[in-house]
Amino acid sequence: MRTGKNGDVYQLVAPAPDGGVLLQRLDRGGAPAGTAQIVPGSHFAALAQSVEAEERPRWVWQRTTDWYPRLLAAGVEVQRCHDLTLSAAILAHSAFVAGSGYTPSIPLGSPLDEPDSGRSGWPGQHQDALFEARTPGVDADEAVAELGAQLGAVSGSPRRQRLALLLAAESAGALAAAEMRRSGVPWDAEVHDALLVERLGPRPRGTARPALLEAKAAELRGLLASPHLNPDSPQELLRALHRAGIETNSTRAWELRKFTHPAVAPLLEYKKMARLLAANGWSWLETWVSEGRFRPEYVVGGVVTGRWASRGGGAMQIPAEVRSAARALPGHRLVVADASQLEPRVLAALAGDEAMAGAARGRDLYAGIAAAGFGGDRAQAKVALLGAIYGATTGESGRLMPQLARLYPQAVALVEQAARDGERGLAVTTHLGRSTPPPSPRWLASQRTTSAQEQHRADAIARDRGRFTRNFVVQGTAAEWAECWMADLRGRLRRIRSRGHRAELVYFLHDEVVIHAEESVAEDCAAAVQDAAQTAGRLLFHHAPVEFPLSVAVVESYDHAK
DNA sequence: GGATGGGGCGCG
DNA sequence: AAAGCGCGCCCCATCC
Repeated sequence: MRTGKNGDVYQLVAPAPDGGVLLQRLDRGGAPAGTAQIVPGSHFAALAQSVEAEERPRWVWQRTTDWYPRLLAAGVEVQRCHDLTLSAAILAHSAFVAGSGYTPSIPLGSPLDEPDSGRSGWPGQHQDALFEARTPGVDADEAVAELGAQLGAVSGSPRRQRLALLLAAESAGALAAAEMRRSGVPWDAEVHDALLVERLGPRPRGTARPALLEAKAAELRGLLASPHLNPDSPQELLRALHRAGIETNSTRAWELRKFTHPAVAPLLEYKKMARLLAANGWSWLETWVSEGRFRPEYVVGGVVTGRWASRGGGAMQIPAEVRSAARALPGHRLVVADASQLEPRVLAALAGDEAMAGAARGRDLYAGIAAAGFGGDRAQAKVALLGAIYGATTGESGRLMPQLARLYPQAVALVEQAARDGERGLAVTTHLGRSTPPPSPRWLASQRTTSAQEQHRADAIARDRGRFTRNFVVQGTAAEWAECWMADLRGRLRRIRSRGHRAELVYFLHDEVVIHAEESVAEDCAAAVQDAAQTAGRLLFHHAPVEFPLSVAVVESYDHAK
């Protein structure tokens, strides 16, 4: 991706008075080189375009979400950036810079209060206004100082390479997130509407239940002999269930499935239909799909572990039921790729567990582990391993732990150590250097207990934190792998586009990406996504003998993948 | 009337 | 099939 010796030049972007934009070239140490330029907002995009084409700098800005959506709207795509806020959030807690004296000098903010939230944040009509009337951020001097502090903290770290990779990946992720929001997932509203009609009945006026849902409610009222029951009210529903002799403690689907009463099946169907209507029904379609695209907003760094969150439209919970509406345009394909059993593989690599890496050498890691020590029982192997990663102590998973520990002592020791550290209030850290935030006030308060009863409670709180830190190292490192994967893929897709073809990332979900591409380059994209996975594995773990296989499908609609 | 918390369920 | 991680978002019930 590097494009020559200018690759390490930084280009600062900061707000200037009167709605202008300040541009300042910085050397590779982050120090100003030459004089700053102040340009009117209306000239910024054109200037940025030429700087990007000539120098390919690393753009430095307080927040990618402040600037990049507007650049994209003006037709400017950039290759690389350094997002000061995302980087500060990582460095603020990272154990890899502990003792460096680094403290963020810019507001970290909550990832949830972005200036660009809401769909109105997408301009396009008034080019001149693109870079004006924005929320003022830190000024150029403050940004330069913060960049210097960050670069200093990284270069002084015993883990400087890993940290630098993490900051680069996170910043590249921010670029990809803005680009994906611009592109959106191609969404066929007619297909979606048709499946809603089939499942729920025609769209009703107002807030009435659709006919098939109402019919299901009526059936339920009959079977439970509760003529006025509103099945949407858990309290009413629970009382009605009890009256009918169904002694359940909750209205959860998996609890209800234990009972054989004739009302159970219709109730589960009702819940499924009601959920579809509420979460992905016609109002979802109206709110989140426009011009044939579903445009969610990704929140990079929105999850403590480093995973992305999303805002609006439940982008990361698109149910299987409606995925048939995600369709490639005519002459195009969706290239859907997901990393197979990413978290267990990451654990094997993290722990340097050769035995587990060996079991992971095939396509199906769980089958490999089952063959190695669970009598070929794949389901058992999976439960045991997921239990180790999530911290299960009871049930089948808990019982299988000793067996797993005998097979893979190094991998199990790693997650056990993370759990013990967390219980004691210590921080744990991912492979590239994202550390847990300090213990919660709740945990701290639990340390000051006296009575036996309070101690019991305190132990429970400690165990809660242990499960969190246990999972953090694995989930967080998996998120790093995925972000590196996507960042590298992004560069490869750009090269495919430069040959004159359409190929863009349109969706990202923890360990899965979707590319929308012209049919003629779909196979090139499939190859690119594989190559990017190899690169990600090497970037994080060098030549550790762990494979990260993908399943890749070239399809017309999302539901046809895997 | 709006804010908040819990139950529930979708995704990984 | 089920009890253990991370989320977003729906509805309802309750509080202010």
